[in-house]
Amino acid sequence: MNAGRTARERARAELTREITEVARRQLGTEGAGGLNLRAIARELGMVSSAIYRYFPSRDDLLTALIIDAYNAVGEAVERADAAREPDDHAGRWRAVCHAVRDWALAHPHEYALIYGSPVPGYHAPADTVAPAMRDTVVYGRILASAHAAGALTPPDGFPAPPASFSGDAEAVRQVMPGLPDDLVARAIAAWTGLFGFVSFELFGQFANVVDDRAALFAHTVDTLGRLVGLPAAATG
Amino acid sequence: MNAGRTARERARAELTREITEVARRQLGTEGAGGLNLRAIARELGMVSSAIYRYFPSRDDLLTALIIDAYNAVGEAVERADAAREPDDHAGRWRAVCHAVRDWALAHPHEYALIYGSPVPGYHAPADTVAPAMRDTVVYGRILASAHAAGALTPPDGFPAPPASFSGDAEAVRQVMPGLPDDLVARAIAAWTGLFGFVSFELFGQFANVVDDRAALFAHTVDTLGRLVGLPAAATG
DNA sequence: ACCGAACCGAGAGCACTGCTCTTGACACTC
DNA sequence: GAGTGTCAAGAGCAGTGCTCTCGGTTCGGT
Repeated sequence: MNAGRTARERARAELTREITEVARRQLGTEGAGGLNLRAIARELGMVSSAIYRYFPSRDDLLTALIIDAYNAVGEAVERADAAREPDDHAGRWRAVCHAVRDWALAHPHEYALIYGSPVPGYHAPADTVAPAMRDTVVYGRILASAHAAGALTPPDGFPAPPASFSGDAEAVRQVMPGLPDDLVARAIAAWTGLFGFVSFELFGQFANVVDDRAALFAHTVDTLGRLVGLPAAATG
Repeated sequence: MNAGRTARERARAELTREITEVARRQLGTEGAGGLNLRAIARELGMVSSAIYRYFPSRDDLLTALIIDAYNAVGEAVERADAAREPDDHAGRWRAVCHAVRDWALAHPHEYALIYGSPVPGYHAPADTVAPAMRDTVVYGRILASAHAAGALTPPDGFPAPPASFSGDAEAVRQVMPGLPDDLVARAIAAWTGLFGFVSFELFGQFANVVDDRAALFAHTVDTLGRLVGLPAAATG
Protein backbone atom coordinates (compact mmCIF):
# COMPACT_ATOMS: atom_id res chain seq x y z
CA MET A 1 0.00 0.00 0.00
CA ASN A 2 3.10 2.14 0.25
CA ALA A 3 4.03 2.04 -3.42
CA GLY A 4 3.04 5.32 -5.00
CA ARG A 5 2.62 8.81 -3.59
CA THR A 6 5.06 11.57 -3.03
CA ALA A 7 8.32 11.50 -1.16
CA ARG A 8 6.72 13.48 1.61
CA GLU A 9 3.99 10.95 2.09
CA ARG A 10 6.43 8.08 2.15
CA ALA A 11 8.57 9.86 4.70
CA ARG A 12 5.49 10.52 6.77
CA ALA A 13 4.40 6.90 6.69
CA GLU A 14 7.90 5.81 7.56
CA LEU A 15 8.19 8.14 10.53
CA THR A 16 4.75 7.19 11.76
CA ARG A 17 5.85 3.57 11.69
CA GLU A 18 9.09 4.40 13.51
CA ILE A 19 7.24 6.26 16.22
CA THR A 20 4.89 3.39 16.92
CA GLU A 21 7.85 1.04 16.87
CA VAL A 22 9.79 3.00 19.45
CA ALA A 23 6.60 3.42 21.43
CA ARG A 24 6.00 -0.31 21.38
CA ARG A 25 9.51 -0.98 22.62
CA GLN A 26 9.10 1.61 25.33
CA LEU A 27 5.80 -0.02 26.23
CA GLY A 28 7.59 -3.34 26.53
CA THR A 29 10.04 -2.03 29.11
CA GLU A 30 7.96 0.53 30.97
CA GLY A 31 4.40 -0.57 30.45
CA ALA A 32 1.56 1.67 29.39
CA GLY A 33 1.24 4.84 31.40
CA GLY A 34 5.01 5.01 31.34
CA LEU A 35 4.69 5.75 27.66
CA ASN A 36 6.63 8.95 27.23
CA LEU A 37 6.34 11.18 24.18
CA ARG A 38 9.48 13.11 24.98
CA ALA A 39 11.53 9.95 25.37
CA ILE A 40 10.25 8.69 22.04
CA ALA A 41 11.19 11.96 20.42
CA ARG A 42 14.60 11.84 22.07
CA GLU A 43 15.27 8.36 20.79
CA LEU A 44 14.25 9.44 17.31
CA GLY A 45 16.49 12.49 17.49
CA MET A 46 13.66 14.91 17.14
CA VAL A 47 11.88 17.34 19.38
CA SER A 48 8.80 16.36 21.35
CA SER A 49 6.48 18.77 19.61
CA ALA A 50 7.27 17.17 16.26
CA ILE A 51 5.54 13.98 17.41
CA TYR A 52 2.28 15.89 17.38
CA ARG A 53 2.54 16.20 13.61
CA TYR A 54 1.92 12.45 13.52
CA PHE A 55 -0.24 11.73 16.52
CA PRO A 56 -2.53 14.47 17.78
CA SER A 57 -2.21 13.23 21.34
CA ARG A 58 -0.76 10.58 23.56
CA ASP A 59 -4.08 8.77 23.54
CA ASP A 60 -4.01 8.48 19.78
CA LEU A 61 -0.60 6.87 19.95
CA LEU A 62 -1.99 4.51 22.55
CA THR A 63 -4.90 3.68 20.30
CA ALA A 64 -2.51 2.78 17.51
CA LEU A 65 -0.63 0.48 19.88
CA ILE A 66 -3.85 -1.11 21.07
CA ILE A 67 -4.95 -1.83 17.53
CA ASP A 68 -1.52 -3.25 16.77
CA ALA A 69 -1.72 -5.48 19.83
CA TYR A 70 -5.16 -6.78 18.93
CA ASN A 71 -3.95 -7.50 15.43
CA ALA A 72 -0.84 -9.22 16.73
CA VAL A 73 -2.72 -11.61 18.97
CA GLY A 74 -5.35 -12.08 16.30
CA GLU A 75 -2.75 -12.96 13.75
CA ALA A 76 -1.01 -15.36 16.12
CA VAL A 77 -4.31 -17.08 16.76
CA GLU A 78 -5.18 -17.25 13.08
CA ARG A 79 -1.81 -18.75 12.25
CA ALA A 80 -2.09 -21.33 15.01
CA ASP A 81 -5.53 -22.30 13.78
CA ALA A 82 -4.50 -22.52 10.14
CA ALA A 83 -1.59 -24.81 10.98
CA ARG A 84 -3.99 -27.54 12.08
CA GLU A 85 -6.12 -29.87 10.02
CA PRO A 86 -9.53 -28.23 9.67
CA ASP A 87 -11.38 -31.22 11.13
CA ASP A 88 -9.01 -31.58 14.07
CA HIS A 89 -11.25 -29.39 16.17
CA ALA A 90 -9.76 -30.30 19.51
CA GLY A 91 -6.29 -29.66 18.14
CA ARG A 92 -7.35 -26.31 16.76
CA TRP A 93 -8.89 -25.30 20.08
CA ARG A 94 -5.77 -26.31 21.90
CA ALA A 95 -3.53 -24.54 19.40
CA VAL A 96 -5.53 -21.36 19.62
CA CYS A 97 -5.48 -21.30 23.40
CA HIS A 98 -1.77 -21.90 23.55
CA ALA A 99 -1.23 -19.22 20.93
CA VAL A 100 -3.00 -16.72 23.16
CA ARG A 101 -0.90 -17.67 26.16
CA ASP A 102 2.36 -17.78 24.24
CA TRP A 103 1.74 -14.38 22.75
CA ALA A 104 0.76 -12.99 26.13
CA LEU A 105 3.90 -14.33 27.79
CA ALA A 106 6.03 -12.90 25.00
CA HIS A 107 4.33 -9.50 25.09
CA PRO A 108 3.08 -9.04 28.64
CA HIS A 109 2.69 -5.29 28.49
CA GLU A 110 0.79 -5.39 25.23
CA TYR A 111 -1.46 -8.06 26.67
CA ALA A 112 -2.03 -5.88 29.70
CA LEU A 113 -2.86 -3.02 27.39
CA ILE A 114 -5.75 -4.84 25.76
CA TYR A 115 -6.91 -7.33 28.38
CA GLY A 116 -5.87 -5.60 31.58
CA SER A 117 -7.40 -2.62 33.26
CA PRO A 118 -8.33 0.08 30.81
CA VAL A 119 -5.96 3.04 30.79
CA PRO A 120 -7.39 5.79 33.02
CA GLY A 121 -9.10 8.53 31.11
CA TYR A 122 -8.76 6.60 27.92
CA HIS A 123 -11.79 5.42 26.00
CA ALA A 124 -11.37 3.07 23.08
CA PRO A 125 -12.58 4.51 19.79
CA ALA A 126 -14.58 2.47 17.33
CA ASP A 127 -11.51 1.57 15.24
CA THR A 128 -10.50 -0.93 17.87
CA VAL A 129 -13.54 -3.18 17.79
CA ALA A 130 -12.80 -4.96 14.53
CA PRO A 131 -9.22 -5.92 15.45
CA ALA A 132 -10.45 -6.84 18.91
CA MET A 133 -12.73 -9.44 17.38
CA ARG A 134 -10.13 -11.29 15.32
CA ASP A 135 -9.25 -13.90 17.89
CA THR A 136 -12.85 -14.32 18.96
CA VAL A 137 -13.86 -14.93 15.36
CA VAL A 138 -11.35 -17.72 15.04
CA TYR A 139 -12.56 -19.24 18.26
CA GLY A 140 -16.15 -19.11 17.11
CA ARG A 141 -15.26 -20.62 13.76
CA ILE A 142 -13.66 -23.61 15.42
CA LEU A 143 -16.68 -24.33 17.56
CA ALA A 144 -19.11 -23.74 14.73
CA SER A 145 -17.26 -26.10 12.45
CA ALA A 146 -16.97 -28.71 15.18
CA HIS A 147 -20.66 -28.44 15.85
CA ALA A 148 -21.53 -28.68 12.16
CA ALA A 149 -19.38 -31.80 11.90
CA GLY A 150 -21.22 -33.34 14.83
CA ALA A 151 -17.96 -33.43 16.76
CA LEU A 152 -19.32 -31.73 19.86
CA THR A 153 -20.39 -34.16 22.56
CA PRO A 154 -20.82 -31.94 25.60
CA PRO A 155 -20.87 -33.69 28.96
CA ASP A 156 -24.25 -33.60 30.61
CA GLY A 157 -25.29 -32.91 34.13
CA PHE A 158 -24.75 -29.22 33.63
CA PRO A 159 -27.45 -26.61 34.13
CA ALA A 160 -29.26 -25.08 31.17
CA PRO A 161 -29.00 -21.33 30.67
CA PRO A 162 -32.01 -19.24 31.62
CA ALA A 163 -34.53 -18.46 28.89
CA SER A 164 -33.56 -14.80 29.11
CA PHE A 165 -30.18 -15.70 27.70
CA SER A 166 -31.56 -16.57 24.27
CA GLY A 167 -31.31 -12.98 23.04
CA ASP A 168 -27.64 -12.70 23.82
CA ALA A 169 -27.05 -16.18 22.48
CA GLU A 170 -28.54 -15.13 19.18
CA ALA A 171 -26.10 -12.23 18.98
CA VAL A 172 -23.12 -14.39 19.85
CA ARG A 173 -24.16 -16.88 17.19
CA GLN A 174 -22.96 -14.36 14.65
CA VAL A 175 -19.48 -15.66 15.32
CA MET A 176 -20.39 -19.26 16.08
CA PRO A 177 -23.42 -20.04 13.95
CA GLY A 178 -25.53 -23.03 14.72
CA LEU A 179 -24.59 -23.57 18.34
CA PRO A 180 -27.48 -24.08 20.73
CA ASP A 181 -27.92 -21.68 23.62
CA ASP A 182 -26.37 -23.89 26.26
CA LEU A 183 -23.24 -24.40 24.20
CA VAL A 184 -22.99 -20.70 23.52
CA ALA A 185 -23.03 -20.09 27.25
CA ARG A 186 -20.41 -22.75 27.85
CA ALA A 187 -18.30 -21.33 25.04
CA ILE A 188 -18.29 -17.95 26.70
CA ALA A 189 -17.36 -19.57 29.99
CA ALA A 190 -14.49 -21.39 28.32
CA TRP A 191 -13.30 -18.26 26.54
CA THR A 192 -13.39 -16.09 29.64
CA GLY A 193 -11.81 -18.94 31.57
CA LEU A 194 -8.91 -18.98 29.13
CA PHE A 195 -8.24 -15.28 29.53
CA GLY A 196 -8.84 -15.49 33.25
CA PHE A 197 -6.08 -18.03 33.52
CA VAL A 198 -3.67 -16.07 31.36
CA SER A 199 -4.42 -12.86 33.26
CA PHE A 200 -3.93 -14.55 36.61
CA GLU A 201 -0.64 -15.95 35.43
CA LEU A 202 0.58 -12.71 33.90
CA PHE A 203 -0.60 -10.39 36.63
CA GLY A 204 1.03 -12.40 39.35
CA GLN A 205 -1.97 -13.99 41.01
CA PHE A 206 -0.37 -17.42 40.74
CA ALA A 207 2.79 -16.36 42.54
CA ASN A 208 3.71 -18.79 45.32
CA VAL A 209 0.69 -20.92 44.44
CA VAL A 210 1.07 -22.58 41.08
CA ASP A 211 4.55 -23.38 39.91
CA ASP A 212 4.28 -25.47 36.76
CA ARG A 213 1.92 -23.10 35.04
CA ALA A 214 2.46 -24.52 31.57
CA ALA A 215 1.28 -27.96 32.66
CA LEU A 216 -1.72 -26.60 34.51
CA PHE A 217 -2.59 -24.38 31.58
CA ALA A 218 -2.51 -27.26 29.13
CA HIS A 219 -4.76 -29.25 31.41
CA THR A 220 -7.12 -26.33 31.94
CA VAL A 221 -7.41 -25.85 28.19
CA ASP A 222 -8.35 -29.51 27.82
CA THR A 223 -10.87 -29.22 30.63
CA LEU A 224 -12.49 -26.11 29.15
CA GLY A 225 -12.50 -27.69 25.70
CA ARG A 226 -14.22 -30.73 27.13
CA LEU A 227 -16.78 -28.44 28.77
CA VAL A 228 -17.92 -27.17 25.38
CA GLY A 229 -18.01 -30.68 24.01
CA LEU A 230 -14.69 -31.17 22.28
CA PRO A 231 -13.31 -34.71 22.52
CA ALA A 232 -11.24 -35.26 25.64
CA ALA A 233 -8.05 -37.10 24.89
CA ALA A 234 -6.47 -36.39 21.54
CA THR A 235 -2.84 -36.80 20.68
CA GLY A 236 -1.99 -33.11 20.85
CA MET B 1 -6.34 -0.26 68.20
CA ASN B 2 -6.69 3.48 68.40
CA ALA B 3 -7.44 3.72 72.09
CA GLY B 4 -4.37 4.95 73.91
CA ARG B 5 -1.35 6.98 72.87
CA THR B 6 -0.71 10.63 72.74
CA ALA B 7 -2.73 13.29 70.98
CA ARG B 8 -0.01 13.53 68.37
CA GLU B 9 -0.23 9.86 67.57
CA ARG B 10 -3.99 9.99 67.35
CA ALA B 11 -3.83 12.99 65.06
CA ARG B 12 -1.33 11.17 62.93
CA ALA B 13 -3.51 8.08 62.64
CA GLU B 14 -6.49 10.25 61.83
CA LEU B 15 -4.71 12.13 59.07
CA THR B 16 -3.30 8.93 57.63
CA ARG B 17 -6.82 7.59 57.45
CA GLU B 18 -8.10 10.76 55.83
CA ILE B 19 -5.40 10.67 53.20
CA THR B 20 -6.19 7.12 52.19
CA GLU B 21 -9.87 7.98 52.17
CA VAL B 22 -9.43 10.93 49.81
CA ALA B 23 -7.04 8.84 47.75
CA ARG B 24 -9.61 6.06 47.49
CA ARG B 25 -12.24 8.51 46.32
CA GLN B 26 -9.84 9.98 43.81
CA LEU B 27 -9.06 6.46 42.66
CA GLY B 28 -12.74 5.87 42.16
CA THR B 29 -13.13 8.79 39.80
CA GLU B 30 -9.74 8.88 38.06
CA GLY B 31 -8.46 5.36 38.33
CA ALA B 32 -4.99 4.41 39.46
CA GLY B 33 -2.23 6.24 37.70
CA GLY B 34 -4.42 9.29 37.92
CA LEU B 35 -3.77 9.22 41.62
CA ASN B 36 -2.50 12.67 42.39
CA LEU B 37 -0.70 13.57 45.60
CA ARG B 38 -1.09 17.29 45.07
CA ALA B 39 -4.82 16.99 44.51
CA ILE B 40 -5.15 14.94 47.68
CA ALA B 41 -3.23 17.57 49.61
CA ARG B 42 -5.37 20.31 48.07
CA GLU B 43 -8.57 18.59 49.11
CA LEU B 44 -7.23 18.18 52.63
CA GLY B 45 -6.23 21.84 52.78
CA MET B 46 -2.59 21.05 53.21
CA VAL B 47 0.50 21.36 51.08
CA SER B 48 1.70 18.49 48.95
CA SER B 49 4.97 18.02 50.77
CA ALA B 50 3.10 17.37 53.98
CA ILE B 51 1.74 14.14 52.55
CA TYR B 52 5.25 12.76 52.62
CA ARG B 53 5.19 12.81 56.39
CA TYR B 54 2.63 10.04 56.19
CA PHE B 55 3.49 8.15 53.04
CA PRO B 56 7.12 8.14 51.94
CA SER B 57 6.12 7.90 48.28
CA ARG B 58 3.21 7.60 45.90
CA ASP B 59 3.83 3.86 45.66
CA ASP B 60 3.42 3.44 49.40
CA LEU B 61 0.06 5.16 49.23
CA LEU B 62 -0.84 2.82 46.40
CA THR B 63 0.21 -0.16 48.46
CA ALA B 64 -2.08 0.96 51.25
CA LEU B 65 -4.94 1.22 48.79
CA ILE B 66 -4.18 -2.20 47.34
CA ILE B 67 -4.19 -3.78 50.77
CA ASP B 68 -7.45 -2.00 51.55
CA ALA B 69 -8.96 -3.28 48.33
CA TYR B 70 -7.92 -6.86 48.99
CA ASN B 71 -9.35 -6.61 52.45
CA ALA B 72 -12.56 -5.11 51.16
CA VAL B 73 -13.22 -7.86 48.66
CA GLY B 74 -12.06 -10.45 51.18
CA GLU B 75 -14.45 -9.11 53.77
CA ALA B 76 -17.33 -9.01 51.29
CA VAL B 77 -16.65 -12.61 50.40
CA GLU B 78 -16.38 -13.68 54.01
CA ARG B 79 -19.66 -11.99 54.86
CA ALA B 80 -21.43 -13.59 51.91
CA ASP B 81 -20.14 -16.97 52.92
CA ALA B 82 -21.08 -16.57 56.56
CA ALA B 83 -24.64 -15.60 55.66
CA ARG B 84 -25.31 -19.07 54.28
CA GLU B 85 -25.92 -22.31 56.08
CA PRO B 86 -22.55 -24.05 56.43
CA ASP B 87 -23.72 -27.20 54.67
CA ASP B 88 -25.36 -25.33 51.78
CA HIS B 89 -22.17 -25.60 49.78
CA ALA B 90 -23.69 -24.71 46.42
CA GLY B 91 -25.34 -21.69 47.95
CA ARG B 92 -22.10 -20.60 49.58
CA TRP B 93 -20.24 -20.96 46.29
CA ARG B 94 -22.87 -18.97 44.51
CA ALA B 95 -22.94 -16.30 47.21
CA VAL B 96 -19.19 -15.94 47.17
CA CYS B 97 -19.04 -15.59 43.40
CA HIS B 98 -21.76 -13.00 43.36
CA ALA B 99 -20.08 -11.15 46.19
CA VAL B 100 -16.95 -10.87 44.10
CA ARG B 101 -18.85 -9.55 41.11
CA ASP B 102 -21.00 -7.19 43.14
CA TRP B 103 -18.00 -5.74 44.86
CA ALA B 104 -16.18 -5.39 41.55
CA LEU B 105 -19.09 -3.60 39.94
CA ALA B 106 -19.38 -1.28 42.91
CA HIS B 107 -15.65 -0.53 43.00
CA PRO B 108 -14.39 -0.97 39.44
CA HIS B 109 -11.18 0.99 39.88
CA GLU B 110 -10.25 -0.81 43.04
CA TYR B 111 -10.92 -4.12 41.32
CA ALA B 112 -8.73 -3.00 38.43
CA LEU B 113 -6.05 -2.09 40.93
CA ILE B 114 -5.76 -5.59 42.31
CA TYR B 115 -6.93 -7.84 39.47
CA GLY B 116 -6.09 -5.72 36.43
CA SER B 117 -2.73 -4.99 34.93
CA PRO B 118 -0.12 -4.27 37.56
CA VAL B 119 0.74 -0.61 37.93
CA PRO B 120 3.85 0.16 35.86
CA GLY B 121 7.01 0.35 37.89
CA TYR B 122 5.19 -0.84 40.96
CA HIS B 123 6.04 -4.10 42.64
CA ALA B 124 3.82 -5.41 45.38
CA PRO B 125 5.56 -5.74 48.72
CA ALA B 126 5.09 -8.74 50.95
CA ASP B 127 2.42 -7.05 53.08
CA THR B 128 -0.08 -7.59 50.30
CA VAL B 129 0.02 -11.37 50.07
CA ALA B 130 -1.96 -12.12 53.21
CA PRO B 131 -4.89 -9.80 52.35
CA ALA B 132 -4.74 -11.08 48.78
CA MET B 133 -5.45 -14.58 50.04
CA ARG B 134 -8.59 -13.79 52.04
CA ASP B 135 -11.09 -14.48 49.29
CA THR B 136 -9.19 -17.51 48.08
CA VAL B 137 -9.17 -18.96 51.57
CA VAL B 138 -12.94 -18.68 51.78
CA TYR B 139 -13.28 -20.31 48.41
CA GLY B 140 -11.04 -23.17 49.42
CA ARG B 141 -12.87 -23.62 52.69
CA ILE B 142 -16.17 -24.07 50.88
CA LEU B 143 -14.82 -26.72 48.57
CA ALA B 144 -12.97 -28.51 51.35
CA SER B 145 -16.05 -28.63 53.51
CA ALA B 146 -18.19 -29.80 50.59
CA HIS B 147 -15.70 -32.51 49.82
CA ALA B 148 -15.50 -33.61 53.42
CA ALA B 149 -19.29 -33.81 53.53
CA GLY B 150 -19.29 -35.98 50.45
CA ALA B 151 -21.27 -33.31 48.63
CA LEU B 152 -18.97 -33.12 45.62
CA THR B 153 -20.13 -35.24 42.70
CA PRO B 154 -18.01 -34.01 39.82
CA PRO B 155 -19.24 -34.85 36.33
CA ASP B 156 -17.06 -37.35 34.57
CA GLY B 157 -15.73 -37.49 31.08
CA PHE B 158 -13.17 -34.85 31.91
CA PRO B 159 -9.43 -35.38 31.48
CA ALA B 160 -7.22 -36.09 34.48
CA PRO B 161 -4.44 -33.64 35.27
CA PRO B 162 -0.91 -34.70 34.39
CA ALA B 163 1.14 -36.43 37.05
CA SER B 164 3.45 -33.43 37.16
CA PHE B 165 0.62 -31.39 38.63
CA SER B 166 0.66 -33.27 41.92
CA GLY B 167 3.29 -30.99 43.41
CA ASP B 168 1.30 -27.85 42.81
CA ALA B 169 -1.87 -29.61 43.90
CA GLU B 170 -0.24 -30.42 47.21
CA ALA B 171 0.55 -26.74 47.71
CA VAL B 172 -2.94 -25.61 46.80
CA ARG B 173 -4.37 -28.15 49.23
CA GLN B 174 -3.21 -25.86 52.00
CA VAL B 175 -6.34 -23.84 51.35
CA MET B 176 -8.62 -26.69 50.29
CA PRO B 177 -7.44 -29.72 52.25
CA GLY B 178 -8.52 -33.16 51.15
CA LEU B 179 -9.36 -32.47 47.54
CA PRO B 180 -7.90 -34.89 45.00
CA ASP B 181 -5.64 -33.56 42.29
CA ASP B 182 -8.25 -33.46 39.56
CA LEU B 183 -10.63 -31.44 41.69
CA VAL B 184 -7.88 -29.05 42.67
CA ALA B 185 -7.23 -28.43 38.99
CA ARG B 186 -10.92 -27.93 38.30
CA ALA B 187 -11.19 -25.62 41.28
CA ILE B 188 -8.45 -23.42 39.89
CA ALA B 189 -10.17 -23.42 36.51
CA ALA B 190 -13.42 -22.37 38.15
CA TRP B 191 -11.75 -19.67 40.21
CA THR B 192 -9.85 -18.21 37.28
CA GLY B 193 -12.99 -18.52 35.20
CA LEU B 194 -14.89 -16.45 37.72
CA PHE B 195 -12.37 -13.65 37.64
CA GLY B 196 -12.02 -13.96 33.90
CA PHE B 197 -15.72 -13.29 33.56
CA VAL B 198 -15.70 -10.35 35.93
CA SER B 199 -12.65 -8.86 34.27
CA PHE B 200 -14.16 -9.24 30.81
CA GLU B 201 -17.32 -7.58 32.01
CA LEU B 202 -15.58 -4.78 33.83
CA PHE B 203 -12.92 -4.08 31.25
CA GLY B 204 -15.39 -3.79 28.43
CA GLN B 205 -14.74 -7.03 26.57
CA PHE B 206 -18.45 -7.84 26.62
CA ALA B 207 -19.47 -4.56 25.02
CA ASN B 208 -21.84 -5.10 22.12
CA VAL B 209 -21.70 -8.85 22.71
CA VAL B 210 -23.39 -9.81 25.94
CA ASP B 211 -26.17 -7.64 27.19
CA ASP B 212 -27.79 -9.35 30.14
CA ARG B 213 -24.54 -9.92 31.96
CA ALA B 214 -26.13 -10.62 35.32
CA ALA B 215 -28.08 -13.56 33.92
CA LEU B 216 -25.09 -14.97 32.07
CA PHE B 217 -22.92 -14.53 35.14
CA ALA B 218 -25.35 -16.40 37.35
CA HIS B 219 -25.46 -19.22 34.87
CA THR B 220 -21.69 -19.26 34.46
CA VAL B 221 -21.28 -19.49 38.21
CA ASP B 222 -23.61 -22.49 38.26
CA THR B 223 -21.73 -24.09 35.41
CA LEU B 224 -18.36 -23.60 37.06
CA GLY B 225 -19.73 -24.81 40.35
CA ARG B 226 -21.02 -27.92 38.65
CA LEU B 227 -17.59 -28.43 37.09
CA VAL B 228 -16.02 -28.80 40.51
CA GLY B 229 -18.79 -31.13 41.60
CA LEU B 230 -21.26 -28.94 43.42
CA PRO B 231 -24.90 -29.97 42.96
CA ALA B 232 -26.46 -28.41 39.88
CA ALA B 233 -29.89 -27.03 40.65
CA ALA B 234 -30.39 -25.69 44.11
CA THR B 235 -32.93 -23.15 45.18
CA GLY B 236 -30.46 -20.24 45.32
C1' DA C 1 9.17 27.63 -14.07
C1' DC C 2 7.14 29.81 -10.63
C1' DC C 3 4.31 30.74 -6.38
C1' DG C 4 1.05 30.19 -2.90
C1' DA C 5 -0.34 26.68 0.15
C1' DA C 6 0.42 22.89 2.92
C1' DC C 7 3.55 20.61 5.74
C1' DC C 8 7.52 20.05 8.51
C1' DG C 9 10.93 20.30 12.73
C1' DA C 10 12.74 23.39 16.21
C1' DG C 11 12.16 25.98 20.13
C1' DA C 12 10.01 28.52 23.83
C1' DG C 13 6.65 28.26 27.07
C1' DC C 14 2.39 26.85 30.04
C1' DA C 15 0.42 24.19 33.62
C1' DC C 16 1.08 20.28 35.85
C1' DT C 17 3.36 16.20 38.21
C1' DG C 18 6.31 13.50 42.10
C1' DC C 19 9.67 14.50 45.09
C1' DT C 20 13.52 17.01 48.02
C1' DC C 21 15.30 20.30 51.18
C1' DT C 22 15.12 23.93 54.38
C1' DT C 23 12.76 26.75 57.74
C1' DG C 24 10.26 28.05 61.62
C1' DA C 25 6.56 26.71 64.78
C1' DC C 26 4.47 23.49 67.73
C1' DA C 27 3.88 19.48 71.06
C1' DC C 28 5.66 16.12 73.83
C1' DT C 29 9.24 14.24 77.23
C1' DC C 30 12.29 14.71 80.82
C1' DG D 1 10.77 25.02 81.65
C1' DA D 2 14.41 23.40 78.49
C1' DG D 3 15.41 20.33 74.89
C1' DT D 4 14.06 17.26 71.27
C1' DG D 5 11.54 15.31 67.79
C1' DT D 6 7.60 16.09 64.71
C1' DC D 7 4.97 18.90 61.93
C1' DA D 8 3.14 21.97 57.81
C1' DA D 9 4.72 25.22 54.72
C1' DG D 10 7.22 27.02 50.96
C1' DA D 11 10.61 27.17 47.40
C1' DG D 12 12.58 24.62 44.04
C1' DC D 13 14.15 20.65 40.75
C1' DA D 14 13.50 17.70 36.95
C1' DG D 15 10.27 15.90 34.27
C1' DT D 16 5.65 15.50 31.81
C1' DG D 17 1.75 16.43 27.90
C1' DC D 18 0.56 19.85 25.10
C1' DT D 19 0.24 24.58 22.47
C1' DC D 20 1.91 28.14 19.71
C1' DT D 21 4.97 30.48 16.84
C1' DC D 22 8.69 30.59 13.87
C1' DG D 23 11.48 29.76 9.61
C1' DG D 24 12.45 26.28 6.06
C1' DT D 25 11.06 22.64 2.79
C1' DT D 26 8.05 20.33 -0.36
C1' DC D 27 4.05 19.89 -3.07
C1' DG D 28 0.36 20.96 -6.56
C1' DG D 29 -1.74 24.16 -9.70
C1' DT D 30 -0.95 27.56 -12.96
